[in-house]
Amino acid sequence: MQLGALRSHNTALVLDLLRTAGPEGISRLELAERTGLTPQAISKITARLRENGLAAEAGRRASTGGKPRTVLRLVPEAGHAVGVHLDRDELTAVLCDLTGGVVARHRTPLDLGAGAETVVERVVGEAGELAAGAGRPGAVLGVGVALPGPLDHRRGVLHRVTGFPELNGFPLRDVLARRLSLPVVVDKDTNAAALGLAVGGETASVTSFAYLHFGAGVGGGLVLGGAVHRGARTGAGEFGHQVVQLDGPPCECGNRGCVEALCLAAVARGDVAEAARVLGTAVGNLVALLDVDLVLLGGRTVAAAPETFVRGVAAVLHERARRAGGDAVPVRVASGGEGREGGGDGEGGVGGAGGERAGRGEHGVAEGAAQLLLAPLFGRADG
Amino acid sequence: MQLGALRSHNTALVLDLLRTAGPEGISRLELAERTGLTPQAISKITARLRENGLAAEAGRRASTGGKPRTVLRLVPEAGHAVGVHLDRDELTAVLCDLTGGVVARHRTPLDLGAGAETVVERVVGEAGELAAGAGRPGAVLGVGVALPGPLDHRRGVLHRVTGFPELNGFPLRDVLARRLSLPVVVDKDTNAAALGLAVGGETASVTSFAYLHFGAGVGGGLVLGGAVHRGARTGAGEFGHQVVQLDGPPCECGNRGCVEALCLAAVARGDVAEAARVLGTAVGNLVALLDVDLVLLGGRTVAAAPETFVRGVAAVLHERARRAGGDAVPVRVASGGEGREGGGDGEGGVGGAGGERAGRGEHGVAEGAAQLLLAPLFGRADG
DNA sequence: CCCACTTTCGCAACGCTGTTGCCAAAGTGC
DNA sequence: GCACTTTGGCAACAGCGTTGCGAAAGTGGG
Repeated sequence: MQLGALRSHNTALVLDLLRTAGPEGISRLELAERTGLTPQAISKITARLRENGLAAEAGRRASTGGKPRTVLRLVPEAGHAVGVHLDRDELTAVLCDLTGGVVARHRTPLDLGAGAETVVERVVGEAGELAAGAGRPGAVLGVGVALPGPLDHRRGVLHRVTGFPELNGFPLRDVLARRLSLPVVVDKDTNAAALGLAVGGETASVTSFAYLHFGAGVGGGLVLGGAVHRGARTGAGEFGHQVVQLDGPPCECGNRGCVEALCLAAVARGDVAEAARVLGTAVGNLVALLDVDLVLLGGRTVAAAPETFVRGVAAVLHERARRAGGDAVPVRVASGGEGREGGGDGEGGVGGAGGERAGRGEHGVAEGAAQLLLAPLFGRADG
Repeated sequence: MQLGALRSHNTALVLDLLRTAGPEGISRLELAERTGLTPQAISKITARLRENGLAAEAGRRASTGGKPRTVLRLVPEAGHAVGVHLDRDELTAVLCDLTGGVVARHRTPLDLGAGAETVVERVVGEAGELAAGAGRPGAVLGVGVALPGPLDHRRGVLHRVTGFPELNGFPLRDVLARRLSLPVVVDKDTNAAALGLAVGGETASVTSFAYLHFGAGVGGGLVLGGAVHRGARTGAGEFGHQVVQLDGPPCECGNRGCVEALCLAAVARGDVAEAARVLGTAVGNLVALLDVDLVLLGGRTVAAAPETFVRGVAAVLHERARRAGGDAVPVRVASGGEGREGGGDGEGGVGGAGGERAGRGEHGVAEGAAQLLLAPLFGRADG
């Protein structure tokens, strides 16, 4: 590691604390305490940030007997990122500011099966339009794209978008980057959702958690040590096809007794409590294996009966924890990141409103996709 | 991060490369390439290491037309660590040098249920004796202790040593540290085994893997991103009680359908192939969830029929990978770290020989325990 | 054998990092 | 109004890796 890397590391540390502090801001001395750096170093770093327009002074605190502390805050408009969520039948694009707040949102129907060229054309159109609305062109850091199915996050190549084999092997990242002349990052939708939750306020005091999605299928995203765990081949988080019943009923994937198959079957016959119990068993396995701090549930099937799922999963975890003599890991519904919505509703709200998203149980996948570009600024690059 | 942290980071990087290179050594320029630092920086760092006696010149390579490269190597005797493995009925203690090579080994029967004070007394005796044999007293970095059952790695407090509730809550680390006047680290036995494998040659090109142990019970240790993943409460790696059969036969832990219960039952009725298949199913879940690079199997039940287990587990993984259209993760038997045994067999070989260990399927837990002290030197601290 | 050439590696000067010492600024409280 | 406390910037500093340059130690052609 070189000297310059140290500088950007510490700058990222400070930026992350500024982001976490939100609009109320944070004082220099508190930054010093939290980072372990001296107040002088913080002064230098924040002076650079203020020169670049990334930070600004925001009033002062009450005095405690001496000169009152000056409060610093992140300037949200100093940078933007576009996030695109490609779902099977829909495209959602958002423009986020530095804090992750949504400045503009657009949603349109899309047939993912219409072929790579059509999809690219649509993404280029939507992302380009949003990026153009971000003021200065240089202020857009890049475009994050989240879509279902296994893919290679590092190379940005699609592998097996579930149900759309014609997209296999398509180098989405490079094609989009060339067309948009912007940095592009692609990732699985569940990873993007998990990343969005990781930088959201909901997981503030938590360093590792699992986000489990139950919508049309069952999937998951893992955050370990503050960063999304993608594994060697970006294949981590395949939660839906965890086998919890040896030689159980066959699943579409070819295995038998997968969580997804069992849960879908239970829901189909109206037994939501049983679906929650099965899900809870798989979640219990995950918690035992990884010892995460928190479990977040999402997806529209969960959203249809949130209490049932939270209670059912928590019951399994509590029972296991009770026998093991420890405390159970908390289970919550992922709130979808609302409440941090930035201003500018009238500016670009072409498509649906935020409320509708929660109704579908899509917990800010597009916002999480934008975080693929924003998170590295705050030292949240993956391991 | 301060400036001094940068220095120790880069020093650790260099030390790790020196360790990996083994007795053949590595040249300064190669160190520069592998670390990304300039040759000058490497010269400075290695000069410090040579002053401290940690590194030494070890001949030179053939010339390629100019001055031949000087080869540097780690000086194994520059530091030692004691590793202690507390098993249910046996205590194994080793003295390891900087490279992890075993300098002395001692094994004696021990009743873990004899109470905390007795156990402490025995560990103090064995570890103290080995530490005294390491030449200069200051050359011993500390003592690592590995034992079964959940515990708090950070505080060094035992939680629920399986089968020995009288040890619950005992602050083993602090008590031992005071008695030995040495730094002490405690960890789960499976974590120690995984750490030992992580620094061994077997996983050289691999950044994340799972070690799964099938002995008297089933357990596991995870290495993600080169460091042992312990989770928030050091509870990660609980592999034995992954449920793979909903409402299956009851397990001692109180759950139903645990891997351990199913595998033990299969072995008891002589159906080792079925045990391997069940284990493979759970391993398949783990691989899907974490996308590790490698699966290593160990433990004396595996050692009794290694081919059957490797083939059985690999078959499940291959079948899943085939349907998913990817390559299967390789499965191997953990070799137990033999072959890196340092010299000095006659010096301290009071107890059993190394070969016996492999026969029991205990893959260097004591050596891994010693690595709890050694690994941080090489930048392998956990996240 | 000698000399040109290549490659390695250390010394010295440098730019940049965070740190330390000191002082001005800006409050509180008697 | 003055002593005191606390904040935060300026200047000098030690230490990091980098750059420039030259000595050391080989190879290979004449």
